[in-house]
Amino acid sequence: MSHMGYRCLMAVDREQVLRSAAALLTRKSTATMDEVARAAGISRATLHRHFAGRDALVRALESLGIAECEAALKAARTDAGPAADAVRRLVREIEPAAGLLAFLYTENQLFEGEEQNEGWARLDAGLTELFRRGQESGEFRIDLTPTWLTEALYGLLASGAWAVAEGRVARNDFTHMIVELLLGGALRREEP
Amino acid sequence: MSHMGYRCLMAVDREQVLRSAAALLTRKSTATMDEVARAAGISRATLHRHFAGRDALVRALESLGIAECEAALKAARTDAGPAADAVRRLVREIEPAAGLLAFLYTENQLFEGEEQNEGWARLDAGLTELFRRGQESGEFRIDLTPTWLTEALYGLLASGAWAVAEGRVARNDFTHMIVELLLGGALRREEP
DNA sequence: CCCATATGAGACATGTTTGTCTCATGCTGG
DNA sequence: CCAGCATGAGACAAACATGTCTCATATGGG
Repeated sequence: MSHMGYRCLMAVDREQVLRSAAALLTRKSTATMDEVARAAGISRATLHRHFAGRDALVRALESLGIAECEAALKAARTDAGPAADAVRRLVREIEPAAGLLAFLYTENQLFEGEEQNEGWARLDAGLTELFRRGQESGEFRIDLTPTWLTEALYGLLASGAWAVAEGRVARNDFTHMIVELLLGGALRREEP
Repeated sequence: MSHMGYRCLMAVDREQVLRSAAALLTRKSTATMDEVARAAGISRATLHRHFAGRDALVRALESLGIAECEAALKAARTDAGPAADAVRRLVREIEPAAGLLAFLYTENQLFEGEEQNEGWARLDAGLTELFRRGQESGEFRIDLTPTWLTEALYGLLASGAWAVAEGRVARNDFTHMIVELLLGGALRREEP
């Protein structure tokens, strides 16, 4: 049974390693492979047995982040009900992945010419569609393009994740701060 | 006149080198000293004669970014008139430095334990004060803390700079997109 | 014209990270 | 109990960025 033996013998889960790597790289994006390994409680050798190299690790994290975002997108049922409520659900669902997303968001600035993971395009499309739908239904203003709203949501998620990490914003306020700013803005509503 | 001779002989301005370094590092934050030098049209040796090392270069860029932001803060006269208008003026003034700010914003995630440039604290204080003033005057809502609004402004400036750099947002729309989202949010205003 | 000086090119040593390898160990299933 | 396999520890070379050095060159001022 050598073909499936590793399933039982592997002390550390690949998924678990990925999680701790995400947690570490979110805080320190330049962490060494050795640091990543130690953070996962394994040796550098074992880390290399799971991921061919740093590049492969980052790619795996990218896939993980995309998968979590797509899961959040699906769980939020962004095609149902008022777009504003959909945005609220989406941010709430995506919150656990915000740190990882922040890491990937800055890491992507790196991938200049290289091929991007197609998942980002799918995500962008999903988010853009949500904002476009909100515009068509008359909920969202039309002078802010869906593309910009998508980009701004990424930026706010990253800002929020960092602000929480540094203690400048309470973790419990994360969703509220982001959603309220994104949807309502800083200006006080007229209350006639 | 050896004490001032370099002023005339220096072919490249330290300021000019800093500018091109900012432009390059904004696009590729991991650029090599050699790449920075070539981008500035000088050799690595000369670059080292201007800045003792990479660290010194980043610190110089940090000082430049802070100086530009403080100049923008001052030019925008954020203590005068309606806070909303002050924010508009501020973003307009700060726009040219947005790319550099985006670079420094992510670079700062790196400076974990090390001492931060005190300029950031001054900037934060200035921005926070602006938002606080807006809350006191009744213009801004009070459920979004000035600290978070400040953080969100940084994030939106970075997002905007990247979106413009990648062609997802027109450069001319930069200020409008950021200000309108930050102040008004995505929701359409009631127009009774 | 001549000298000073900034510059460019490149060599060199260094430290760091990475990728690969070997070997001993410990645990698990049969 | 034993064989197999994943793991940890560490050695090792290679790649890379960096910092420092020397030397030749050209350019501008006196």
